[in-house]
Amino acid sequence: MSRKGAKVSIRDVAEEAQVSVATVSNVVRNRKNVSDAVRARVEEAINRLNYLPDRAAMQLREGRNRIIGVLVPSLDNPFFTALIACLEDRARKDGYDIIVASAGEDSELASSRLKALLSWRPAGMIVLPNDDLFADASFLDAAGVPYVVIDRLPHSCNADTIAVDNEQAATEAAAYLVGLGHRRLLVVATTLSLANIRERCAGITAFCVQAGLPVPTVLEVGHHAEEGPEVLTEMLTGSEAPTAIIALTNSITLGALRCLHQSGCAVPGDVSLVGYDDYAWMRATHPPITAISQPVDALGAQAWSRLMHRIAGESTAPMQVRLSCTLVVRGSTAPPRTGEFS
Amino acid sequence: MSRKGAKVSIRDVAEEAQVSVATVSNVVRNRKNVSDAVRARVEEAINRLNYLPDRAAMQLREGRNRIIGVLVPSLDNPFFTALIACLEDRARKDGYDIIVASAGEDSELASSRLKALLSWRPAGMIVLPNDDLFADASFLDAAGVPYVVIDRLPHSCNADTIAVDNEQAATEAAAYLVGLGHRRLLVVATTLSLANIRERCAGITAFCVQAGLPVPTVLEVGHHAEEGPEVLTEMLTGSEAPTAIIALTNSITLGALRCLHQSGCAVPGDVSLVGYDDYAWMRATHPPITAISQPVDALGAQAWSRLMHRIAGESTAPMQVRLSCTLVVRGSTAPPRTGEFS
DNA sequence: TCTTTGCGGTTAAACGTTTAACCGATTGAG
DNA sequence: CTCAATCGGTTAAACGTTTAACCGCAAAGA
Repeated sequence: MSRKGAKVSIRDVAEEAQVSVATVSNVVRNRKNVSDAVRARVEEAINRLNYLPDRAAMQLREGRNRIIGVLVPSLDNPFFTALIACLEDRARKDGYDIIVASAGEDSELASSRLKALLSWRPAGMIVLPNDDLFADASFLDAAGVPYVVIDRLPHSCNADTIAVDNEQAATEAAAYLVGLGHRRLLVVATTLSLANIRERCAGITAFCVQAGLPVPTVLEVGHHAEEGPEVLTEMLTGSEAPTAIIALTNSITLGALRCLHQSGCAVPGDVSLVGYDDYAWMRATHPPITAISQPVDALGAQAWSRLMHRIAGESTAPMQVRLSCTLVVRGSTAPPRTGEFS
Repeated sequence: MSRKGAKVSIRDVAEEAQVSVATVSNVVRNRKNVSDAVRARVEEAINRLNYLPDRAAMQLREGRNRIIGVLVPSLDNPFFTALIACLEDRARKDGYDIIVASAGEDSELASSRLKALLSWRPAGMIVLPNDDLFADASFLDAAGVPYVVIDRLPHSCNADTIAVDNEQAATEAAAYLVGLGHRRLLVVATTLSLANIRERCAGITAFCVQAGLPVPTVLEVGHHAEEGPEVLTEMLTGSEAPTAIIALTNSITLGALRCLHQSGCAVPGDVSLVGYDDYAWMRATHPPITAISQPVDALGAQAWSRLMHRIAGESTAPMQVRLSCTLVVRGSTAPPRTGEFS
């Protein structure tokens, strides 16, 4: 056992094993033929000293190594953390380490976090921008780091992107509700300044227009709506209360559910609810929540493999991938109570 | 704008600004007096070239720098991710970066992840061991890296620890239920091989014994119980069905709730439920869940500040901190239906 | 006028690796 | 017997920083 606090380097191992540092390096990276006797001596020394190679030194020497930077808006949202869990798993299997930074909703902070990640000289980056501009893309381009953008696609983007087919998903939900007989839909969103949210709205609106129905009201309640926004409660108790709600986000789903209970609306008796994302708790409520399930694992897996290809040197044109969501029907949706077909 | 892919080093900046590398270093770290003219020239060059200092090189030079390694059992559990979110926030404020690794439930993997973290030469580590042995503690000691252990305390530990007062929390929950009139309690746990879970059980058992009640049954259902374990469903429909359930984990709370709904038990009509941890979804269910709320932020904050003190050189004896939980009473608990007092 | 001090900048060593180049000794082919 | 090739190992340079030591020069104190 080495003495406490001693940072042991390859040099110490070399000395202990009576060989040169190059030989130690060769045995740990097994690059050249090393005689069994010497190899044994070196490994012995490594174990005795608890030697661990220094990643910073490796990285410095090799120019760029097996780090992937991951930038997400927040670590409080299960959608993001599920994605990270997926990426971390892939990374480990491919021998990479990921470094995660959360950017919050402040684009100033996002920039600084991005630079912090870049200063690790990562082999690649996976980014979930927190706005549609993603002005920092130019920074990534300039740095020459391969990257792929997930979920929130910038306006103009010449990078690989992996996202969900928001329009399809939302359309499917709307079609299902209308098929049940609902006419007064309410859409609850975080903010329309995000393209993916706009796409979801667009899908619903387009469907309604096509079906000859009035375009549904869209309520913007911001990012912190878990507690159930008052404006939604008011709307539920009004005379023109909707018979069905589509929540466009997991936090909104939570908030909407809360409002429904607070205002005494029965689900699905008085109002049907379709949630976004599909988490364990949605299966545990009573009734369980009908939800638009995003393929989180597939999202992560595709992003990862795309990035690996780029790192390997693939230089084809950027790819824009869209994955489709599935509507999981559960107990929170039913035909509207009275036969009030318009 | 620099040409694509060019990794620009301090040397390039020096050349561009017609100064020595030392001067560039001095201006970015502003250590010595640099004339305004030169400073401007250098900053100009930095911006023109998009220069970012190389962390690996810094780290190598400085021996050990501002990285904290964080090791958690999983990234799928909101308790862990909430903790990470909290730590990341502190880290950013104190100018540190955190590197997160998840160890799974395999202690083999945990070891290898720990070593991977250590090879970054972090200034400190925050560890949530995935078993009570935490055999790798010796490795950390040998490496001389300050560390603090959160939540799952090893059997014998001469390190700083921050945990929750599991016994107090569980006792409080049991007392509350017994106070409501419940006599047949059921405790649902992941596994008794974890000390914190055992402590929770112990609290409940001790209280019941003291109150002259039979010791409650304890059900072990493993870590993946979100879907609602069959054995629990059976127990709920039996003749000796409990009138109240204490779930010792957030995932168990989910699983228990699911079982209750599946077997048609009304909550709290037929059975009362006390959950563990306090997440947004528990406030959105109908009824909202009475829960033992762990002070996640305080846990993270204390761990962080403890670690900072150690890094700063504090060499007092290791501290064992226990934080208390609070029972948040909501709608999922009520007196038992019939007046069946033993 | 001579010495000191401080300012503004440069030089060079060091951090822990990897790896191309090298080298002596043994082996095998011709 | 000679030359080449292979084997098993070493030497030294390089990666991008930081920082102690140094240096020329101008201002100030004696």
